[in-house]
Amino acid sequence: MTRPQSPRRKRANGMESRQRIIDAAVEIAGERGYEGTSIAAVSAKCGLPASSIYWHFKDKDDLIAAVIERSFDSWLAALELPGEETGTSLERLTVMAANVAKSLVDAPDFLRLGLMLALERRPTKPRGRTVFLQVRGIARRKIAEMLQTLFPELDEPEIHTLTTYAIAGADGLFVQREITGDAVNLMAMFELHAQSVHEAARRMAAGA
Amino acid sequence: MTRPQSPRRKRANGMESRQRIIDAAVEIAGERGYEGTSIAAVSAKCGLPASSIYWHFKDKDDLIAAVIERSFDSWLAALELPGEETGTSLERLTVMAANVAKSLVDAPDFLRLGLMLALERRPTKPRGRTVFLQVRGIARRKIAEMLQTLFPELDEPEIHTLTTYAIAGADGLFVQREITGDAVNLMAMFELHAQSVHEAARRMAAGA
Amino acid sequence: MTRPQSPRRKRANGMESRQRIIDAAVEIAGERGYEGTSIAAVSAKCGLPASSIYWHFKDKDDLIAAVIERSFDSWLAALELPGEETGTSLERLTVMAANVAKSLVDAPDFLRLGLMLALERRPTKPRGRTVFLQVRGIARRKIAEMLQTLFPELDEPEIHTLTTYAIAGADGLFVQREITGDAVNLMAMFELHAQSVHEAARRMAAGA
Amino acid sequence: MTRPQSPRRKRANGMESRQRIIDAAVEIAGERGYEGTSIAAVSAKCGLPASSIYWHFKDKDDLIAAVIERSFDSWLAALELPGEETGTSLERLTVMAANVAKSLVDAPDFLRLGLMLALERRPTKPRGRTVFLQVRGIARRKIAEMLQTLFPELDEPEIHTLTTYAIAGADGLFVQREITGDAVNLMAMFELHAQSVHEAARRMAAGA
DNA sequence: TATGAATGAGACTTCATTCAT
DNA sequence: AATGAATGAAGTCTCATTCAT
Repeated sequence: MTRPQSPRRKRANGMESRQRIIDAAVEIAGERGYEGTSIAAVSAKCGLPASSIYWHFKDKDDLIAAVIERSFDSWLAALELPGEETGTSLERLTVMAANVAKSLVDAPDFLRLGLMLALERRPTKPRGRTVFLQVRGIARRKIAEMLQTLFPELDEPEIHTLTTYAIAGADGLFVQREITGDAVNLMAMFELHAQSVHEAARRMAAGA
Repeated sequence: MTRPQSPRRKRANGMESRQRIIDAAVEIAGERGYEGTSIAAVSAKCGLPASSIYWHFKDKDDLIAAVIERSFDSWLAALELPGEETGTSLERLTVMAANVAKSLVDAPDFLRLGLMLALERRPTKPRGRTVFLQVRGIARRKIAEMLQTLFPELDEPEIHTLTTYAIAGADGLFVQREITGDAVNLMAMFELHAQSVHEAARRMAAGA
Repeated sequence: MTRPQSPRRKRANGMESRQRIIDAAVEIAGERGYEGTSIAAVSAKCGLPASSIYWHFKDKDDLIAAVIERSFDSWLAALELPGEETGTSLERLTVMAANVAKSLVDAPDFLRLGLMLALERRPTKPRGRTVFLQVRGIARRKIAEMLQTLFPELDEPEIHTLTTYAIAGADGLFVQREITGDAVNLMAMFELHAQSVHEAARRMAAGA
Repeated sequence: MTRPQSPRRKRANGMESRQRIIDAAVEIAGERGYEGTSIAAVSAKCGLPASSIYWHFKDKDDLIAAVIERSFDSWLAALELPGEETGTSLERLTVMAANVAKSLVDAPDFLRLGLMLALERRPTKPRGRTVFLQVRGIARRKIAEMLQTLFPELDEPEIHTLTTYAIAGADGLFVQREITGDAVNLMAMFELHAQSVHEAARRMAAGA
């Protein structure tokens, strides 16, 4: 009672606890989605009592938002962007696609959980959903820039369409892999998609 | 509302009640996913007490599985397949893509709820997930057949890859539209995708 | 609809249905006691819908009472009483004890369910409990008569005590066997008990 | 009632709450058995909301097991064992029987609830049943030791039989009293039983 | 003679959250 | 910085029973 500090480690290290909670929540939310992620389950997995989770996070929404942010960071870390820009536009597109494919295999939580949140239609959208859409927006702009660099002759609406199509392909291939397991050769499929995007850009540049 | 007579104890009418329950559940599950679909909410929406739902369905899992089946049927009904096969392979692909796009706009519940279920990684998979994967498998086989007809020179692995890519694009474009709302011009995007698939088939036929 | 009678047997045989219901209920009530015996479980075991059970029995209480009666009958049938009364009083007591022991092994439902009902202290006693106590009372009187015949020199209070003790031993040995399984050699224990009762009778006759 | 202050949100006091819950559960379970003991009823009796009961106990099974343990303790406390061992073996047996009889009158919950649980045959046995059988096993070993001390000439199987018989008589007499109310003179009956056990021991020691 | 369908009450349990310490 | 305890609302599901056919 009067012991100033508990001898069994756990020396009240705020940040470490916060990390442990998010770690646990990432795992569970990646498995079960928003509703399926209960505070009790997170508490059980990280070892801290539920009330401690509320010391670190305002509410469940807040926690899930943090989970999205964290898993986005993990994904960004896994996504090693090409330093130098060399080769033909097709080659550069292909390299980029390969990077994205690899990152999605290595850190799938961000996209899986994000898509789950995004597909829901409930009236009061969780904040995590907003965060997902925001960071997704950032990624989208990066891709658009890149495509603009590769295909300077395209105008803005064309770049918009091309970007949308590029992302849709990536999402769809990711979903495919999540559904069917490891069976899908993601690398080959992303390479195929890079070619499609490249052809589409050429058609746009030629025609219209 | 307009029901002329409503005796306190409604006349027993099994099949109609079953339909009303599924109707309500489709609506809610399409919005909120598996966990978000509470029996109480379904009960409130269909007017039958919760215990009556359990007369018609073994448990929540059973209900959700019925929901998947039902929304798959709706989707199939919305998907009007071309009767006559005329035109070039690209034209026929494009017509087909347009049909799929339209069906996804008209009856999006099947794919939205199915994807939500499919993305979850929980250890005990709900039966609805299995049903979704089954009917999806059927659809996949149909598409593979059709591609084989259009491109008879491709061998089986190539058809497999092409089918996977075609479906992934459809999934991805659907997701895009669900996320960003009506902003996406689904028709145009699906036409673009049809061209990509066509080009991919030609590349396959030509090269290694 | 207009078929006058369902072709698949089940020709609406009232008594047979009643028996099937009681059969099922005996099994379940013997396992789970009063509260644990649900109409749904009985329905599932006997194959008739729950509403049919209510055609044959007023309510659950009524059914359980019938169960008690039926299992009492089974027990009586298993209890083959000695036709001729020969031998010493100890021999005759021993034979009788052996009979009771055998009947309890062969038809334990009556006593097991009855004791469960009897041990409960709930304010509103189920009718089955009353039935149990009634038939038990009958059995008690039979035993008292028999002991009076064997030990004519004992007065009524002594016979009362002896009867109580004899029955208590039987109950206790039965409980023992139900708890520990087949391990208890019921025959030997009942023989031991017969000797105890015999000794007690002699002590009573001799002393006080 | 006499509690001087009762702040709306009661001061957290874990152990006291736990005791209050068990107190309430002992009372109800002693009356109604396992199935008849509803969490809602316990909640109403102890004043804590149902969800608080689940803070202290994993589930209903866990609570009932605690109830068994607690009522066993009460029974042990009521059972004042004789300090000095004096007198003949019959006298000592008789004293012991009187003690047991008194304890069963003063704290009947343990045996009543335990027997109810033990008589059930359901496939998945509640944990409380196991606990009951365990503590009963302990009591059995104590009695066996004591009988061995009183009758050193008996071998182990004989002691086993004698112990079983002694306990069966106690169980049976308890049941008798529970069923017929206070009418049974438990003291006299237990004395009679002590004599029976004593005679049985002598017979065993004397002959085969 | 029987039953498909319905129903309100209540079962056990988990939920997100709060608060005093 | 953290947590044991508490809590009302809501979760899924089963209960005994009824009634029109």
